[in-house]
Amino acid sequence: MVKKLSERQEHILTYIKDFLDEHSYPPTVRDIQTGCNISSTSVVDYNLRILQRDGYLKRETEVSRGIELLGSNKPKIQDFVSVPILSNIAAGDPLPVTTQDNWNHENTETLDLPTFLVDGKDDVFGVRVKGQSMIDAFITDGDLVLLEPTTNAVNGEMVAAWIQDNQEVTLKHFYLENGTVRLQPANPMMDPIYVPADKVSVQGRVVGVIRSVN
Amino acid sequence: MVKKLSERQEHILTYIKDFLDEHSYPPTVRDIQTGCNISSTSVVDYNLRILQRDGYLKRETEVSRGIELLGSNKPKIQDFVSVPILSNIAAGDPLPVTTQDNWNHENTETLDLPTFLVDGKDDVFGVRVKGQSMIDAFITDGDLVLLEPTTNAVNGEMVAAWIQDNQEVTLKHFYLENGTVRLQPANPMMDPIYVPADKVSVQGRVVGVIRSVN
DNA sequence: ATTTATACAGAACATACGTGCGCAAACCGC
DNA sequence: GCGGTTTGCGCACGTATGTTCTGTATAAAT
Repeated sequence: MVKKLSERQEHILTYIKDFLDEHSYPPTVRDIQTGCNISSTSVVDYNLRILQRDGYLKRETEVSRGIELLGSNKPKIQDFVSVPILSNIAAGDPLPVTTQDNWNHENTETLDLPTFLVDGKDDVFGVRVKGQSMIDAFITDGDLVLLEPTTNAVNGEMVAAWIQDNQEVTLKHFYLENGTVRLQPANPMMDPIYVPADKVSVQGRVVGVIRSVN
Repeated sequence: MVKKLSERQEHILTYIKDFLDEHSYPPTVRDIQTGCNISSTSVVDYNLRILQRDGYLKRETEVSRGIELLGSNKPKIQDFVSVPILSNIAAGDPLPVTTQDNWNHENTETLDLPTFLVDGKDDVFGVRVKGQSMIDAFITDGDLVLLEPTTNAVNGEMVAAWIQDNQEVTLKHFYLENGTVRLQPANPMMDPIYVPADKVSVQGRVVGVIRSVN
């Protein structure tokens, strides 16, 4: 039972949406009336009832501006997390240490992400993968890698590790085996890297990857 | 000049915030009155004026519910896009065709994603990668793959392709070469699959990948 | 031809809701 | 104490705003 909306109903719907973008409260019946060139409030009410019946919005009776958009029209007022994005990381540099305290809210580029990507982690930040050195089997050029700052990785976790001798950051699975760190590519075809523990520093734990094609 | 808010003003502010979380419209003066155990509407008005003067909110005079929170209290209204998530895809089934029209707003699981992942694409939907058949070099078990429905892929694009003879959906780069489709794994170690064009149907173009570790 | 459903118009009604006024209690420096 | 400001109270007024009733027009259904 997919009802097609009349032109007027579409108009009303987009009007409400636009109104909510400009103000922070819903429009009144009369706002909609003048905004959509409707000659009577009862017509607005009539169409609002239809929109409500078909699940496009919800109305609170007897309440002024008691309109709530539903479904795809619903404005998402929701918990998401702004994470700083470190860009322009030179290929051979360690990641600059970034925490809540020292990242500049004004100058740093940020991205708002759904909470589920960050849940339970602290100070998550993003790094845009550039060039080949950071690429692993399931991470490729252009990916946005989400990292949780840490210096102590648990064996098996994928981490961003700064390898002093190579002067580079790499993304690998981390294993500390009596004094030596084994950095294991996820790609089984690639050989692991062995580094003395004091020549490698863990900079973050990979908590997510986001790739946008095009 | 940081004015310290009175206990009552704090209470009002948090009440408005909570109210906005539950409803999709701001509270009235009287809502605040009862919600904060205040005995008179004028007291609410008095404190609202102070909160407005100190920049915590904005009021539209003569407008019911004309309250807008500002600053850190401001609810971030972000344009997120709800995409339906197809779960429980049996390993050997084609993806069910899902469009704006036929996906059930009530029953389908959705995920709210930042717009940049979906910009310019239509009817994007997500598929949770399960098992091995869909895995490619840069996509692994558990990833959420974002697809734009299409049946006509451009050479080189990564697509979800239904291979009739194998009865499975696979994610590969698509190349149509005089009557034969070459499905090329991103992993150069893996061999391409050649399929007659009439035995393969493109179901969607990969527009993004999201991986959440843990 | 009659009925039924949809869509709109105009106006009146009822209440939801912001605002203003007078006054009291509490607080504050002197 | 005393004046002043801040904060709170109760109430009433008036507008803002949802609701409803009556009526019309059109098209499809019977």
